[in-house]
Amino acid sequence: MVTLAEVAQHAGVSASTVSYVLSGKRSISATTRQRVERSIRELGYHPNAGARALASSRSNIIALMVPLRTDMYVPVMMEIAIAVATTARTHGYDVLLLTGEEGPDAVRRVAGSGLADGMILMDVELDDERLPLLRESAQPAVLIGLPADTTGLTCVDLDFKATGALCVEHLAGLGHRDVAVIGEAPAVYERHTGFAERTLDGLRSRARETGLRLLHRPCEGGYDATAVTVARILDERPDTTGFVVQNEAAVEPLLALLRQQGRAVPEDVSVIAVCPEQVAVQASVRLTSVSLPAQEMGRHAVEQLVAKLDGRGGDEVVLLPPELTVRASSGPAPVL
Amino acid sequence: MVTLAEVAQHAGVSASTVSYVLSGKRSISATTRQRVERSIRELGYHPNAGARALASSRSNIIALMVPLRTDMYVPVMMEIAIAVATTARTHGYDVLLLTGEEGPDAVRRVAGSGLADGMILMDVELDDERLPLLRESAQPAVLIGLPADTTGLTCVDLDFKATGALCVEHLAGLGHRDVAVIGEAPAVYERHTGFAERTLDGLRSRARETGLRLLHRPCEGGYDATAVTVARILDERPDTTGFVVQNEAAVEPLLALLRQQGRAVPEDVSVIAVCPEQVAVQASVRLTSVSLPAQEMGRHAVEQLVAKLDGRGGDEVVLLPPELTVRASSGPAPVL
DNA sequence: CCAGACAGTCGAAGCGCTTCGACAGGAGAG
DNA sequence: CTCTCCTGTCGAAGCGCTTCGACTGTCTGG
Repeated sequence: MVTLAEVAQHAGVSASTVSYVLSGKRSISATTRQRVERSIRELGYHPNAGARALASSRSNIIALMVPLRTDMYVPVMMEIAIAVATTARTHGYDVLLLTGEEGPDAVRRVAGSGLADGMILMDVELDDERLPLLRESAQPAVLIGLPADTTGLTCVDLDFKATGALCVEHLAGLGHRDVAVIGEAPAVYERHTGFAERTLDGLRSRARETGLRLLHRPCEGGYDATAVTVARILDERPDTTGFVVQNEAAVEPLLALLRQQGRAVPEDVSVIAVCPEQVAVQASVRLTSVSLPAQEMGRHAVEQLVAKLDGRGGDEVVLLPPELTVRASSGPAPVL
Repeated sequence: MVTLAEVAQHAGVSASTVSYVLSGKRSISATTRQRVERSIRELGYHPNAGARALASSRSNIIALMVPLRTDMYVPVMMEIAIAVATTARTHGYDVLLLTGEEGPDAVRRVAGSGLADGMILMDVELDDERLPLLRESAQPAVLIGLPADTTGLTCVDLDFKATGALCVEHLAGLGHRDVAVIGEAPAVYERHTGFAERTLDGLRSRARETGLRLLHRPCEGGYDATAVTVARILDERPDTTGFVVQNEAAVEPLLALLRQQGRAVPEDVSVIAVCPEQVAVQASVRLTSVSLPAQEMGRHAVEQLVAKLDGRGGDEVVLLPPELTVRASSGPAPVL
């Protein structure tokens, strides 16, 4: 292992000079800098992370807490995680992967040990048990998701309320009057994960404004459960001509069912999904959808956190505006 | 921040004693231990990770390199990653998430800086560019996947060759004579990711032994691509009564196409998938499948690595035996 | 009853880096 | 031409922990 001291000796300067070359915290003459940089290259020097962390009390590590339970669609989590890792690297940070298993203890452990400089929490619940700890430990953190009380917290999320409104607007604009919402699994609502409820909120309030009739049903997803849900919906509201789906596992089953019943999409029935773009594009009918901007969320979260760590920027709630992409699954309501 | 010294003072012992209580590397009397533990609790002491890493040259961190490009089915990666993180914690390690983006440089960086004690590489290609570096840096590592040359390396993977053989055996046993294989995207084969080729190898050699006719076609996945692939297959081999699918994105399209053509599963056509259990169970027909033991792979990888770090166990290639679960998509070949 | 072994504790020396204050020398101002 | 102010560099003091050797008693066996 090559050390700072060896580099210094090789370059004929003091250790502190090498350190300053590396950090740029003091001005160094061009010639000295070059000599040092050359020595670094020749010796293949890599600063020791532990020593650095100890001396500077900065680990250059960001902790990312991903939920263990994964009601949330897994590829989205992964996409966020990758975006976080990639963005973090561009700012000189590495990412520590924490699973939800440890729960709040992980927050304590990471904050206490100085393992990470800050953390990003995914899948935050409305009343998340990690939040009090976070507030009291003064650990710089960014949440992906929106808890009930955001005071003193920095959050990034899709504006799900606007998303709901956008879906209703689109369908209302096409003349639909009866719309059904196939939602996430009941457990998601019971856990108060927020995003599902916020979407519903947006759907409902805009439906009220536009006079659109809305029927919401949670759904486990998968073929059997979706079949039951759709049957109930059509039984209760036979005139339903529009579906909003917020559940990746119900998308394909729904399309299969409609096909099976001879209801053409989009001629007889329009379908809008709130899902990752990939799901919308790869479905058997290319779906009109509001996509989940996973990458953007990850990127934003890191940038907010880095800003905090640099002493810039404070607590802020960033809600990304939803974008609805019209594809082949939505069209004018059929004339009855 | 509470330090070791403060705990020592509070407990009325020396710093080294506290350290030994924590590490258990020397015997400590029960009374002293209790006094120290009490102080630790009362003061809310957490050892500083950086200082520990510096003094002991052990970071208690495992680096996990996940590929950026994700031909491999994403949920599987995530499942492995979570299993790695969870298992690592039970051994006292945290997990650093590295994306493939940095490529081989990441190996250099991590090995050089002492950031991690060892690493786990996912999605290893047959001739992976990270391997030479790994070998020369003497960085303890475990691969998930099987490169062409495994000398000096520890690997964990599903036995894909046996998997292929198992699929053929099952279909041959049911009397099928003409079987088509819908494979991964062409890019996967071109990249020589190994697992696809090894499966094919197993399929082919067992097919030869049992006199079964095998037709293999790569497939991009998605509805359109799968439709083309299936049409070609049936055109070329109209008597095909069995499908082996190794491509999550082709599973549902294939089932939809068969349904559409009036071919009943499993009465007219049998389908076996090589995919995560979840995909097999949630498909529109419950699929007979060989599942990808993601969790087990993650767990194994960590345990191998921890063993290495503890100086136990050496280089080893662990191939997990495949298990075929019969569900509703396979049955006796139709009598012509 | 004493030598040797051993359990239990302490002090001190680092681990490799950052950072603060000090200082030499040159430039600019008066 | 002197005084001040930078710029560029160095030395030394830690950061909080681990670990080695040393020391003190207490046992045990001969």
